[in-house]
Amino acid sequence: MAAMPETGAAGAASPRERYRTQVCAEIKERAWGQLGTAGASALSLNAIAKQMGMSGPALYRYFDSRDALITELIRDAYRSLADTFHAAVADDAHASADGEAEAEAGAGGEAGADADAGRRPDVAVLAYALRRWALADPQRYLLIYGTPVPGYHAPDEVTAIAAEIMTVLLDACAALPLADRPATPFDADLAEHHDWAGGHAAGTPVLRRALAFWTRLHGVLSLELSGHFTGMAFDPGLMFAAEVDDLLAG
Amino acid sequence: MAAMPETGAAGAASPRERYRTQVCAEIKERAWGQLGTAGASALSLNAIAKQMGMSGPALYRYFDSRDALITELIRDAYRSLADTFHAAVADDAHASADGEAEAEAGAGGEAGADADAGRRPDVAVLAYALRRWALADPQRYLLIYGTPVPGYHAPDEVTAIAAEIMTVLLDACAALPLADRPATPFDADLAEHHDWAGGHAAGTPVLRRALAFWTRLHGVLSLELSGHFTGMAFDPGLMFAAEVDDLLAG
DNA sequence: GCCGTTGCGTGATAACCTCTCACTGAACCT
DNA sequence: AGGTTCAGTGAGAGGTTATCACGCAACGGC
Repeated sequence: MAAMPETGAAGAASPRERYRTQVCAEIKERAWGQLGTAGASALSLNAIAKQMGMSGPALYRYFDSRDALITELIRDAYRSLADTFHAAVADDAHASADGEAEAEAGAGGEAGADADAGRRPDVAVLAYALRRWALADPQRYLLIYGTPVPGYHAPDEVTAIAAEIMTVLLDACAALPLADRPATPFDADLAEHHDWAGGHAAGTPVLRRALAFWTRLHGVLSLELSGHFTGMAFDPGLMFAAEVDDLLAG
Repeated sequence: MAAMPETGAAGAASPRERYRTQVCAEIKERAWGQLGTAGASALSLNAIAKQMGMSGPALYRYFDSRDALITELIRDAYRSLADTFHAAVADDAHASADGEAEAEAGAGGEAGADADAGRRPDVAVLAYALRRWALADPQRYLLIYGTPVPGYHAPDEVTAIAAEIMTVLLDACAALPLADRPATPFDADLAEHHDWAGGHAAGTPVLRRALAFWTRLHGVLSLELSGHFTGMAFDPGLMFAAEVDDLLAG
């Protein structure tokens, strides 16, 4: 039950399948609504069904369980972030090519290999894209980077998207001019355990930089989104920007 | 209902009050147990009551509601962290005084004002104390720094303890030799909005440093505790140490 | 020592929630 | 046209928070 019929993407689907996917989408849409206003723990299948004018158990035709729905929301959130990252670097490369009248037909490929030092680096583009994405829907960010249920293990499909996101970040970090900083014990440890970087041909400085980007930006964003800065009147956006600049310089 | 009878600390209490506080403590203890294994959203008053051999509604003699219990757990967690911070800097000052045979009777006061450059700075002591405290009970850390319920507003008592923690951190940062870094727009913004620092006589560099400590260490700790580093085989402790060193140098 | 007050614990109850089951009815395909 | 598939319903089990009225034991003043 509740398994999507194997229709490729949005091809020629039977009206029944189109109906099903539409109902699925509406359920998820209302779920996002509840998530944004009441948090993940307060997501109620019954309330969604009532909103849609259906009875409670009807939703179990579309999702195996409440956890299955949440898992799919998590997957969609990861997918959305990955797409945002891809689009950010692609748009950046395109805008840069436009600005310097340097038309390049191939849409794929090595966007970070050029050594144009005057342009804003991809990591900065990614950083601000991340912040925009997070502020657009705080609960969506917190759904994937917030407190997990202790026993929860993300399915492989989700970890694959997470790895994809990390790859984009690694590419962007690899395009940065590497500042030689003293090797720390952490660098040594990182040199031994870099298998997780999916065969990415990045040195440990690049790995370390990508991890620093991740943790530092998450630190600022997470505290901001969780409301821990309320009461302190400073602008979190400026703090984020300062952290990005520091990351680029260091 | 469910208001503690006004007995000062642990003074001469009537047997009834002693019983009450003991039951309260047992409830919270079992609540922490559930919290550690199932997360905050799965905390069940009914299950706690059953564990204690009582009926469900009996717990409402001690806590107004489930949210009231969680709020008190949050308060206790903040209190525990604040005490840990106080103890960390006190122990550090004491150990240092011991090591150099520099006995000082006064236990309070200005522990960070000495210009002993060779000693490990208080901020580093605080950082590692924080990590030890977080790893000892990850859910306790995530309870106060993790995903909040969207509408939740912490009571004044809790924000007061949070401010107390921030004061300890500010004191430790003020004791650091200040590295003059270029003033960013964030520094300017911080200079205008520093009221939150509770009348702390700290310049904006100190404020910025304290905030950087907070956000960066939280970034590493939060992702580690949430399990986002599983699959990557590096040692999060070394990463934390590298971040601390970077903070001290930068 | 007795008695009134206070407070703890219980069972019943209401209103939610997730989730299962048997069943109806309509749409779809052959 | 007829059989199959699937959406949706109502009933129901078992869980939760939370309120209520009630019994009962302990405590304190007289």
